[in-house]
Amino acid sequence: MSQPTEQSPERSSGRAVPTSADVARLAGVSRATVSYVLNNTSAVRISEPTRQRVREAAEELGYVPHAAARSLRAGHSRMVLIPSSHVPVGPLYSRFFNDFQWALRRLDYTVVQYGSVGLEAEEAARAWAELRPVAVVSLGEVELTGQGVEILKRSGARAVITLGTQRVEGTHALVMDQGRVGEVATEHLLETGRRRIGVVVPEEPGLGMFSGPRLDGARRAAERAGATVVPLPLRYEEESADALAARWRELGLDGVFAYNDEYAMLLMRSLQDAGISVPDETAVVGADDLLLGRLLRPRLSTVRIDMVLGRELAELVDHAVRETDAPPVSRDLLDSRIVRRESS
Amino acid sequence: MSQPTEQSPERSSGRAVPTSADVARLAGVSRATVSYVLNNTSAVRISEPTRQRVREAAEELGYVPHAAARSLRAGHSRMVLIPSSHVPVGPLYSRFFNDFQWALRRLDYTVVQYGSVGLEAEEAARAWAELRPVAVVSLGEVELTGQGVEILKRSGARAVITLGTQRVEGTHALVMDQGRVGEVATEHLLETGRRRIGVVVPEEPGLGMFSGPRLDGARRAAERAGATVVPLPLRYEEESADALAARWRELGLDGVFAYNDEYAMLLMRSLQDAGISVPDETAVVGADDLLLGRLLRPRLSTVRIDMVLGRELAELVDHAVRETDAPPVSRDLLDSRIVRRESS
DNA sequence: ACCTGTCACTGACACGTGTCACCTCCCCCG
DNA sequence: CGGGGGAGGTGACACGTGTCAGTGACAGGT
Repeated sequence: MSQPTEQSPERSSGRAVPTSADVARLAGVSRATVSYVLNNTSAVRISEPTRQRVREAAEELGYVPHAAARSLRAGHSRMVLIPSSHVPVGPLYSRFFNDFQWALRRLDYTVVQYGSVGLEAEEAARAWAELRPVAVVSLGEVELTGQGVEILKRSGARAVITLGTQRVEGTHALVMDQGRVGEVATEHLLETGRRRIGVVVPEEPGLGMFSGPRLDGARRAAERAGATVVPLPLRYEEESADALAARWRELGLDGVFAYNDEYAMLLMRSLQDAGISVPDETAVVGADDLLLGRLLRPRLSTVRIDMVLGRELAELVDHAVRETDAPPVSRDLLDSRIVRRESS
Repeated sequence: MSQPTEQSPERSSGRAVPTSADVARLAGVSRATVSYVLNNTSAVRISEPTRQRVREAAEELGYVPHAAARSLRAGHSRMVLIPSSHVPVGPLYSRFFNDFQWALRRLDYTVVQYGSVGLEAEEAARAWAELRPVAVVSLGEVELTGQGVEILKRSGARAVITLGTQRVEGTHALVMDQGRVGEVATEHLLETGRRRIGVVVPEEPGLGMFSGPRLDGARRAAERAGATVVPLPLRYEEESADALAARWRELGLDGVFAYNDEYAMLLMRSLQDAGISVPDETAVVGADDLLLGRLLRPRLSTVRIDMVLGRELAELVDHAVRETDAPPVSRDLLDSRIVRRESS
């Protein structure tokens, strides 16, 4: 019984996908020559007329090299794998990410974002390892265990870089010290004489990675000064903010750090509608320094977060790939400082 | 002169990257058997004890299959390539994108976002083709020419789907009819009796893809009613908005569609600061229905944009891959409708 | 006439995997 | 005793590429 052959690519476009052998045939040379010409191999001398013929043949056939075959032969790739995010991140992060990607490309790496939604940590690591990337830059959304790192390194990854809130064994850890954000905001509130400080904690899933450390940072700062911190769960909805504002007076807070500018704006509106005066009765501080925060009255005070340059991080990746022996670096990515406006 | 061997992966982790041959050796079986066991090939019968031995050997070595070798052998991959964005997109789009990715993964596709920043259209298409994806879903940020599509199809791509503002020959075109957004907003303004309508056009590069069609849509709607449209270039900065507001009265506009809610909020603040009453003197309409727009006073009217479900699009991709012969679909992605609040 | 070089190119192998055709037991039936 | 057949497994090839060693032709020197 002859198995029906799987529908070949030939069928869709009239002819099969051209390989370097096809190019060689058309140009009347060997496949090796084709490879030398198309890769501009400097160690081998090929006459100009032949080069021309090969290039024309490749052009005519629409030849495109097969990346998989290439990296199989080479034994390594120049792919940098970045497990992609499922958290809706802000413009700050988005800009950083584009810079980073662009810089890596300049260094001749191929950047691949790979979605592994809904996989367990080790399972995800295995999926990434299948692609045999030369480096993995994890943004901390999928927690990477020591076990996972081991799998990746065994599969040939020269560098594993975690860009999260905590360091993982065996990786270059680039810590985003979210705690500092909460600390800076709280210190500012303390300086203006506030003593009972609320900290908004978003209820949305997936944000815990950021909000937890920010709360901890606020706690640290408050503890040093003998002040009090009260966590305030909040959903990003008007009803939730109104409900919180309704019981505001019984909480007895004179200051609040609202996770970021968006939550801060939401809460501030509800406070004002409930007759709470900002900043006289309660000071409000956000984070991220969004333009929109400057449009409110009072203008929103915020924590401005300066992220490390994408180019800098790209160079670190490159360095880590080339010098596998070098000890894992571990440095801080963020620089946070208060921007005082009118809401505090 | 012996060429120094390139630093092997063996060096970094103590031993080389294990292959299925290593697993076979350790389990005392042939490589074919390993392949059958690890892929759960149903057509071949392998005894349970052997299966166990193979699995244990694989586990012990930390074996991970080599995706490149696999797809080289198979002649095709299940990779869906999505050229990644460099435009800072909003939460609306971000959510859609995650849904889409998740749905594709459910259908057993591997989603890869591939950054090709700064490449020309055809050059980019060639770079994508190297990966031999089974489908390409272009989000329209890199314009895909007919030439580019040809390259991709010749390289084996079964489906090319463009998700942009205009259709491209040979692709399944999913048009995001941004024009409708401008049309809906303008129609609303006309209904409330406005006759001279400003349309904010962001000066930021990369947004032209959206803003152009929106302006055109506004023009269409105005023309039908014999009303006037005035384009208003604006940078997303307070100074730019203040400058625009300063010469507002000489423009003589009684309504403005501000591209999206963020620009609308920015402009509305400047108008109010300049003593222009909203909506009495000038009505303002945004787009995207951001929560923050509801916090302003007056509350911002907006165009709510409902995007097609990610799952739906994933199914279209799957269908297009399986039935290459089917004619290219071309359908509309967006559904726009006005949400009237207090600013109009 | 013979060796030595250089130029321009080619033949053949390896990378890691999936799969098809074949092979060897061993059991069972006639 | 012969042979049919299934269970369990193996050998070998192909996928497309990069690269090393080698090959023939030709020129130039002795």
